[in-house]
Amino acid sequence: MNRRDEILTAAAEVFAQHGFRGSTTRRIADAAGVNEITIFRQFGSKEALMREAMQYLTQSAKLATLPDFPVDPERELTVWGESFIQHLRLRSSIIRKTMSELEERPDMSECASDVPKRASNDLCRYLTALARQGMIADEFEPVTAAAMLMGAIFSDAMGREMMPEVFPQPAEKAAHMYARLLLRALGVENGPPRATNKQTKRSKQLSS
Amino acid sequence: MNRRDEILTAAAEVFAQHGFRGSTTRRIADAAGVNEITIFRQFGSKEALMREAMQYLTQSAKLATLPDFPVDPERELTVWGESFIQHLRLRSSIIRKTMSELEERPDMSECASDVPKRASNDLCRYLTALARQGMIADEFEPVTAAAMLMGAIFSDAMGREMMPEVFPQPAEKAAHMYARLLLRALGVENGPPRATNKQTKRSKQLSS
DNA sequence: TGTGTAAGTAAGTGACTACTTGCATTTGGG
DNA sequence: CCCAAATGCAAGTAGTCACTTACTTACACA
Repeated sequence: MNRRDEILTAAAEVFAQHGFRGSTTRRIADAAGVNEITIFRQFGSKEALMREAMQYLTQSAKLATLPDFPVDPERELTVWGESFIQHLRLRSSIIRKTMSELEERPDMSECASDVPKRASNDLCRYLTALARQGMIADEFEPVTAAAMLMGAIFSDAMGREMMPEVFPQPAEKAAHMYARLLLRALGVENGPPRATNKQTKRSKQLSS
Repeated sequence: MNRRDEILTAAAEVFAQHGFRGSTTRRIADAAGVNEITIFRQFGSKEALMREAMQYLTQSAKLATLPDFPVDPERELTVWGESFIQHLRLRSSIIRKTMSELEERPDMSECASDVPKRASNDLCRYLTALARQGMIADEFEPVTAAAMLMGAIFSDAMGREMMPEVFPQPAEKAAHMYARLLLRALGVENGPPRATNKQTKRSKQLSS
C-alpha cells in the first residue's frame, strides 16, 4: 500500500468520524502515521485531499447484481437487499457525514449519489423484468416500488443504531422481511419457481 | 418574541446550514441581530446554547394523528404520510446535520429521535387496529410494515433533492403511492368502508 | 430620582487552524 | 557509492475559534 493511499484511507476514516470541518490535517496525519507536511506536499491542500479521498471511496464501491431473468424473486431480492444493507451499514458514518455536507460542499458529495442511483436503476430493471415475465400480478410503478424497498433499507442502515426498537428484529433478517413485504405488495407468488407460470389476476393470498 | 427565543431560533437556523462546528457564536449572533457577548451571558457556552436550541425545536414538533378506529385506511394513511413527509422535508437540512453529529454529540442528538419513535409507535398502533378490525388479510408484523412506510417517506424527504429521478413523481403524490403500496402488501381491501359509514367517496381502485 | 438588569462596546486570551519555509534525514535506483 | 526524490523536524504565519474582563449605555420600575 502506497503512502498516498494510506493518507487517503486515513482521511476517509477521520472524515467518517468528524466530518469535513472536524477533519483537521493534524488528525489525518496522525491517523496515517505521517507528518502533517507530507499531506500538503502530496495533495496541495486539505480540500484537494478530501475530494480525492471521496472519489477513492466511491470508486471502490461494488454493488451486488440482480439477474436479468428472475427465477426466484424472494431469494434474489433478499440476497440483493442483504448485500445492499450491509454495504450501507458499513458506511453509515461516512454517509451521514457526506449527506450533511451536501449544501456546503456539493461538488464533494455529489459523487456519493452514484451508488444509490445505480442501485435504484438495477432494482427497477429487475422489477420490470419480473413484470415482463408475468410474475407480477398487479399493475405497478417500478420507481415507486424500488424507492420503497431502497428507502426501507436505507433508513434501517442509518437509523437502527440510534433507535433499534423502530426496526424489525433481528437485524440480519430485516432485508428479507422488507423484500417479502415488497413482493406481496406487487402480488408476486412466492416459493420456488415452477416454470414460467403466469398469473394476471390479483391473488391476495401469498402467505404460507 | 423574546430575545432569548430569537437567539435560539437563529442558532437552529445557523446549525441547519453549517452544522455544529460551522455554527460559530459570531454567526449565530449576527443571525440573531445580537451582540456575541449576549449569547454567553444568556446561555453560558455554545454547547449549552445548541443543546437548548435542539430541545426548543423538537418540543415544537407536532405530528399528525392516526385514528384509533380505522375507517378508510388508504385515505387515513395517505393524510398521515403526507403530513409526515412534509414535516421531514421542511426540516431536511437540520435532520441531516443532526444525524451527522450523532457520534460526536450523542446527548444533543438523542432528543431528535423522539419524533420518529413517536411516529413509528402511532403507525404500529394504527396497523394493529387495522388487523384487529379484520381489515388486514395477510399475517404481518406491524414493526416491519411501519419501518417500510416510514423508511420510504424518510428517504424520500432526505434524498429527493439530490437525486429526484430515484423517487416517484410528482413529489406531492409520493406519500399516497407509498401508502397504497404498503396496504397492498398487507392485503388490505381498498375502497370506502361498507354500509355503515359515509366517508368521502374515494374508492377508485387498482386491481383491474 | 435612584437602582438593578439586560444589553452593548472594546480589547484581549490562549488554543487551534490551514499552510509555509528552511534544513536535515532517509530511501531507493543506477 | 551517489544522487535525487520523498519524508521528517522545528519553527513560524495569519487567521479563526470560544470565551473573558472591564466598562458603558438603555430602560423599567419603585
